[in-house]
Amino acid sequence: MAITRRQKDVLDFLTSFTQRCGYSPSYEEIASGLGVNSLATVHKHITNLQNKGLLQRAHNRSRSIDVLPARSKKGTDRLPLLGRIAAGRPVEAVETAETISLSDILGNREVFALEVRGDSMRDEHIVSGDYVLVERTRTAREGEIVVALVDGTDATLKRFYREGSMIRLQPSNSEMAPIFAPAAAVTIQGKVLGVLRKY
Amino acid sequence: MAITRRQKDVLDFLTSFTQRCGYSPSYEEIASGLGVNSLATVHKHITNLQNKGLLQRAHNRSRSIDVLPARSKKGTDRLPLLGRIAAGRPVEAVETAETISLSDILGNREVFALEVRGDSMRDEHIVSGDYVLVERTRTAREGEIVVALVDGTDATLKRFYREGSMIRLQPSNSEMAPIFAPAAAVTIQGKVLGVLRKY
DNA sequence: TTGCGATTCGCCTTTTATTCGCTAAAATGT
DNA sequence: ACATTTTAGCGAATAAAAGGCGAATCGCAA
Repeated sequence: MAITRRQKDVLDFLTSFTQRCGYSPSYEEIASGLGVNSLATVHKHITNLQNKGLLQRAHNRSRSIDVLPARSKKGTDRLPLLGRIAAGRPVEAVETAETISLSDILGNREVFALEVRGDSMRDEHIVSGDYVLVERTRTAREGEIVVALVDGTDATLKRFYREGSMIRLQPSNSEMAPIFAPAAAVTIQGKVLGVLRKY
Repeated sequence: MAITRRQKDVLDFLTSFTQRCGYSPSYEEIASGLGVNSLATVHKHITNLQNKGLLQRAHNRSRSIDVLPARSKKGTDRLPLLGRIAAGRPVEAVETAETISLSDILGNREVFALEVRGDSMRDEHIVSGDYVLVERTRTAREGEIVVALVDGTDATLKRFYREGSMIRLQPSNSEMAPIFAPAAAVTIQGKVLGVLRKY
């Protein structure tokens, strides 16, 4: 997990101290154990290790460090969900174990991606260049965003509505008109599970 | 995607060093381990191996090389990119070998996710409920979308502009005013690499 | 309320990664 | 056989992260 030499020293010290004593060391004890003279240095190490998810600690509590069992392989695809933005709080130190990954969106379904061209879903905040993540399915529920084929020729991204024997494919762009077609002429190729954008 | 003799040397060295020490070698250590005299050479090797997907590393981070277990290939996180939508062609059978995954966006950087609240980036089509994928960094370039802390209290998502000694943090919402602050009062916590949305 | 450990701050030094320009050999395509 | 691309290498300059310091401050628990 990208650990430096010194960080390993710290981690090793913590592990063996805790092993030996049954409780975790104070910062002062860590400092002398490592041969450093400043508690600030120790604190920085501990904070870094915590950010890497290798240990846990309670804020401002004595001897509250807890070395976590060496995490097995974390995939590149799983990343920590640190909190919410624009909530008015610094981002770091929000110790949550939460993570997010593509598989949270995909489940185990058969999914493919499409790069979006055009602005037909602009009001849904899906814009040109985005990737839509699409589950391959032949049916859709009212109001879902689908990839639909009309008359076997045009694949488009629209919201799906059933109106009697007709299908309405509704763009999310006030400047564009909905498509009406008989149910027989519309093939659903999949429904949108998510959106991915890359800057 | 073949591997060259020299590249295998590098990979083997990395594996055994990491095995031996519990942390990955610095470029200097790699250089002497391989008997080359230039860090640039090492850097190029590492970059090439990374491009081949045989290892990963974080940008500008010490000892962050991580040799990947030879191709486990789960498949959940990598999905086929079938083509473009709204281009007027049925989706299926396009069979480009292209794929997309989170790691295409993330590279191998240190990344975390934040759930977005509020509409300050609405005109960029980042809306409440979306997840922004953020690289932890302290600097930003002109015009990038950043997570910034103003006066150490408020974390917000804005576009970053430098104006003399001042920083302008520009929301993408015509109803909201930009924030001007002296450079010293603004801390960049990261910059946005991508967006993920889940329906 | 007081004391001790934890936290934060500003500043410095060392370590490490990245980039640039250049050369040359090997592999590859036409 | 030739042109082109990829691999391998060099040294130097730069930039960023990691490691470090002492002092001041904060917060919990006794």
